[in-house]
Amino acid sequence: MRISELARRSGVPVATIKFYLREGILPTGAARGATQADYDDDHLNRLRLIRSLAELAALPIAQIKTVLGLIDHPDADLFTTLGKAISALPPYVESGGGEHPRARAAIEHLGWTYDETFPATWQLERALAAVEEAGIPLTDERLDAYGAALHPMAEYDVAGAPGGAIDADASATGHPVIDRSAAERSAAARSAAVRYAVLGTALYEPVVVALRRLAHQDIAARRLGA
Amino acid sequence: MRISELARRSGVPVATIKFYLREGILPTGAARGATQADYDDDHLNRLRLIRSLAELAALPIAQIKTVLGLIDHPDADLFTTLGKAISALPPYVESGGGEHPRARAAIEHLGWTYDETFPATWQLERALAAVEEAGIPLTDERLDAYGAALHPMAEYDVAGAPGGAIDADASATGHPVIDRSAAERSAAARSAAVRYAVLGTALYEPVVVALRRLAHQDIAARRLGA
DNA sequence: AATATTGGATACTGTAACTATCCAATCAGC
DNA sequence: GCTGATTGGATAGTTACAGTATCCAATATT
Repeated sequence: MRISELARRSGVPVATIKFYLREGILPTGAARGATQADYDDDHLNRLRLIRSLAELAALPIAQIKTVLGLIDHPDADLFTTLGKAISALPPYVESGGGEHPRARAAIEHLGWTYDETFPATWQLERALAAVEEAGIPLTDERLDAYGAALHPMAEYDVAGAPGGAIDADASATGHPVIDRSAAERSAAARSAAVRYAVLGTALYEPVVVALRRLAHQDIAARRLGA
Repeated sequence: MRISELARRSGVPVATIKFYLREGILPTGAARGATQADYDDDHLNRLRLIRSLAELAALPIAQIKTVLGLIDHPDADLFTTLGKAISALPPYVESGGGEHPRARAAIEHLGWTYDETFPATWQLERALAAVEEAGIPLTDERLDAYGAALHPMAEYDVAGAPGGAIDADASATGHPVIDRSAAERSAAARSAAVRYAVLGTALYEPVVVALRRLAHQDIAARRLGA
């Protein structure tokens, strides 16, 4: 299809599509001549994905570029790739010098793996500092409730990954390999695993947040009487 | 304290504080003369809260104004107030005409209260459309896993509200009153309840999101071997 | 009295994400 | 083949947001 049809089918203005092409987040169509390029369904899907990441996940263009780049050209190590992807997701916080006392206490209280190089650790530290300053600090009791709810949820996410994505190419990382056959997975399959992990993180968070808000509403509605 | 001290103690530039005063999200200090105003710890806390909402919850100034306005002058009906607060939180989506098939199916599958006037319903619809388009639709099985995890979490949140916030002023809304004494709660106590509910929603979401990311990391780390 | 600071008003800056215009080279229909 | 519409590509302009910076007359402070 031509660019005008791509625009019509996606609902995105031609000028905006050109902008995305310029920014390098949408691949150019197959050139059919000096003034014609051919776009296909892949372009349409990519365009829709860009809009979802921009509007729903609220990612700036630069971070969309990073995320799509990871999907298109994943690192050998999926663990590292996921780390990079999470760095590209809001909220954007810097490490802050290496000390994350609140996050460390919380994670160790839950018995989870504490790793101060992981962006989510910094994000947790910052989030905990904020609720503390607002006068509603996270109690151990509430932390237990959250941990008990979220860990099984996360396990479900990982279990549902295509072909046990987490094990992909473990051999290349020095980590023990759980599933030997994973090391022989094709680049396409690895890309699918990265895609699942990265988009699952970026796009499922709005789902989780919306469900949590609706759970609050449900409880409030029940309390007020049906 | 004077404005320069407020700036020093909060780490926010004087010019920015003046900007917040202009925008009406930070109350002016008590005037001590034509060129002097007195700021206290309330101003300092408010300033820190503004920064948390802006940087962590990524709220635009206009929405911060809305949220703070709800805390300062809550509606009689806390249920309505919470709805307005959630409208001010990202992601910003419009109703879209009244049809929310994906959200409706999901909520009814969970047996929760479906209310198409609630912003979180529109947000869920949009989020579900996005994951669907990205090729990783929400299965009923995953929905069950999420619902089973999130509902108890939300119950914990509501139970922890100061004085059973949800029941506050139920008498004024026409809804049945669960706790009769709640109707006599003072304006200050009601404001505290709204504050807990609104900030709990806005500021705890980053905590939940960070914990979910860390749970994924924990699981990945365990799978790859300690 | 001299110097610094303040509140208040106004103007300016920088960034991000588009949006619009222009142009020469086609392409599509007649 | 001719003509008007469309395209890719480049460049420039717009809008919104969130601050920053400057000015000024009126105090505070020393």
